[in-house]
Amino acid sequence: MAAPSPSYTIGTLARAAQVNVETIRYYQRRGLLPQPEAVGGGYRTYSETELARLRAIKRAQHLGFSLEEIETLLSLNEETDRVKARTLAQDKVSLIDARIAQLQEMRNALAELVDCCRHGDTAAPCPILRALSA
Amino acid sequence: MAAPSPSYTIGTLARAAQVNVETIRYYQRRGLLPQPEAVGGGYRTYSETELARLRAIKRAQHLGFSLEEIETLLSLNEETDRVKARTLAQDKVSLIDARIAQLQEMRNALAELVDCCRHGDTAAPCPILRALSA
DNA sequence: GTTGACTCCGTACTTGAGTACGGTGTTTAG
DNA sequence: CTAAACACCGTACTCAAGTACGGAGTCAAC
Repeated sequence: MAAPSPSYTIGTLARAAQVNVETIRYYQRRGLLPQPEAVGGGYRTYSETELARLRAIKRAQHLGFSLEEIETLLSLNEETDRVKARTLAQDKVSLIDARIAQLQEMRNALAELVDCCRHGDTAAPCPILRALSA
Repeated sequence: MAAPSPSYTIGTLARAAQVNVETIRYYQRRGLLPQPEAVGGGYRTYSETELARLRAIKRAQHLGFSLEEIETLLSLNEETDRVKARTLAQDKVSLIDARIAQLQEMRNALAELVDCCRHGDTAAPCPILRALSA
């Protein structure tokens, strides 16, 4: 058998995911994270499932997605309308592709800047501005 | 000679950059955009320089940078301490590289999802969650 | 030469994403 | 068995990034 997945209280879950307890509650209020049924004394318990989701949310956020976007992203799977899900996913793919391309330009601009500095090339026009004015 | 660059009022500048007039003022207050001297009747005039900067800000923002980050990014050029500028730029480069890598994973996850949908593969675990739990 | 569109500036409101607070009930370690 | 630490819930506060508003002055077209 697999090791029994540990069960978390909201506090241990928060620590495991490196977020604030209040953040979890906030996500639950927003419907972004499920709120398990409370058992016994009214405390709720969480599993790896919630932890994974919480971590995914944080990652996606760092990638520049809003909670609203993340919600649709994470719900793509549950989407029963396969056609709709596919369209949405495809849209996101091209959006992300564009974002990647721009980040790459920016990256190169910065790398160039690093180079300029190394060579003491003072008078060059701002490569960052240039990269961002594509 | 080059065509004389047109000069903008705050309103035309705003329209050209597709932002709100108030946003421009806000950026000026934050010191993110220069506030040209007012001439004549107290109106300020803007040039392509400001337009370019404004557009760059918007782009960088869409790439997930905060105004504060953008401020340091755009000021890297003016930075006279070459060593400091280089370090900062290098840090940003690795940060951006990481971001690109994650976006790529996400992109692939989504593409995979599109594929699953096409093949009617319903029971697979969420590839998006998987991508984001790296 | 006045009217409508626009500028300036200060202050106030809004939205997204949390954070903090306070009262009450629960669990657990000593 | 009790004190400290924690959970629950509702409400309120904060911070970033705008947006809106209102009064006063300016410009441009008719």
